[in-house]
Amino acid sequence: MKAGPDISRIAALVGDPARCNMLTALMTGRALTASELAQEAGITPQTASSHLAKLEAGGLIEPEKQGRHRYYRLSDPDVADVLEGLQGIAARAGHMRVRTGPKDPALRRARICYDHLAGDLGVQMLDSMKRQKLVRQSKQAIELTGEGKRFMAEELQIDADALTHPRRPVCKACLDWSERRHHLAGTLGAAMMDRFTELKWAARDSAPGSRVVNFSRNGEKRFAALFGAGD
Amino acid sequence: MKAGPDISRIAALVGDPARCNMLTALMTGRALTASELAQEAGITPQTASSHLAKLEAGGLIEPEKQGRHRYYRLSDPDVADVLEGLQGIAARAGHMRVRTGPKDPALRRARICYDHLAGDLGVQMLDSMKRQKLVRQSKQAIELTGEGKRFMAEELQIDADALTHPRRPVCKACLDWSERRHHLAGTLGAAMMDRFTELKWAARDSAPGSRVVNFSRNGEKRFAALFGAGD
DNA sequence: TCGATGCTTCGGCTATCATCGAACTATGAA
DNA sequence: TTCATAGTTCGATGATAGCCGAAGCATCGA
Repeated sequence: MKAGPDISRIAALVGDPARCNMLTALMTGRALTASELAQEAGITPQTASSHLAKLEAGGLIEPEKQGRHRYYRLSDPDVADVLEGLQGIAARAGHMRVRTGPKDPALRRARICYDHLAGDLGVQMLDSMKRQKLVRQSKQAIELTGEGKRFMAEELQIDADALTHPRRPVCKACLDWSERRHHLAGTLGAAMMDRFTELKWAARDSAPGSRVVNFSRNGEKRFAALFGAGD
Repeated sequence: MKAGPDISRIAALVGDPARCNMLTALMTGRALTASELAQEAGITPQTASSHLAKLEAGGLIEPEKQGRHRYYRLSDPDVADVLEGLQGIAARAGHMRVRTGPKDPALRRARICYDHLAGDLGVQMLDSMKRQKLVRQSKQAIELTGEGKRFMAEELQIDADALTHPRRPVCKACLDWSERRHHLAGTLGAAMMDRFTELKWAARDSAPGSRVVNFSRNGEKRFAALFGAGD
């Protein structure tokens, strides 16, 4: 009997590993499509659809239809707060995921956060960009400067003006799990990661579902020349 | 395969209704025995034992052996914070327990919080006691004054000195779910509720498991005379 | 109009897990 | 010692719910 908000239903939603993976994937604040979330959780689209419907009914996520895609985002910052609180409890209880194994250091160094660079190198890159005044950060928003546009065009052949998108900012600060600091997200972050891949500076790990990004020896050197810690 | 704390296991622990009932029962901060928690959750002691073992393994609760009893308490205030956060989400999503039905107003007005009075009348009682200087509240702690002892003896035939208990404070502030303010817990709170029942001022609702407390017409008058809003 | 893609619905399979009866251990009281 | 109470362990049962294959809508591009 008891009265009060029904916690257990909400908690049960988070309690399923597949749904939990989806939610943590959404913790960056970005909206993801149903297919992307399915891949993130490692399940088929049918199953994902069922899960997403439940999460939506539970008020944890909100859909937004965009053409034939369905973007989902966390319905409220409070949801992210609770997830973070759960992370804290789980971490204190020593319940880390065990399966990551030997790749964990690599994951900390450089990994994909949906479509852009995260981890140690991702944080380092954004720091360097701010030092070089390629971007200006005020609060949560990040803005590309005129010098930044020139830099992108000259050094990386990226046309910043072509990166505007109806539903996504060009630059966005994204909180890094392992570093607890920001790295660069948004269409620019994605475009830069694309360019790194095209130039064969870096490549996503071949293991299916892995988020690890491996830099080549040459790639690491070129990357350091542009975004080195000392510069 | 992602790294990071394993949220879903923790959330799954909260996701079971029986376990969730136990946890919310512990949110008052008091330690309860395994049997009490079993009753609170409406399950048999065997099932409760299994649940409690899981909650302990998950680091959500901590046991303390005391004679042949096993007292459980939340292992950390953070746990209570997360539970409260979940309540907020659940409440916003409109997922209140439905079964309470027409009794909900009654539940708001007066109910049992384990063994003492909660709800509107419970909050009103503590307020009045403070106004009459029967108790002194500093931070979380509440202390019975000399005048309070006299009042208890004269008006309610309660010997305050006999209420000391090894594991439980005489007076304790307990946060009220419906009122978001404190009501009186502790052995004094329990003793007062017992007296109200003996005097037939109030009685627990006959429905099994109900927390509603019904005041008689006379009881309400006598209660108001002692702890009325104007006094 | 015709495919291709993103997503959902339906049906059946399976595994997980909450539940309880019964039996067992441990503490306290007479 | 003997009994009562608190709590646990074990085994069997049953229901819930996650999962995927197949088929069905809806939207976009040509």
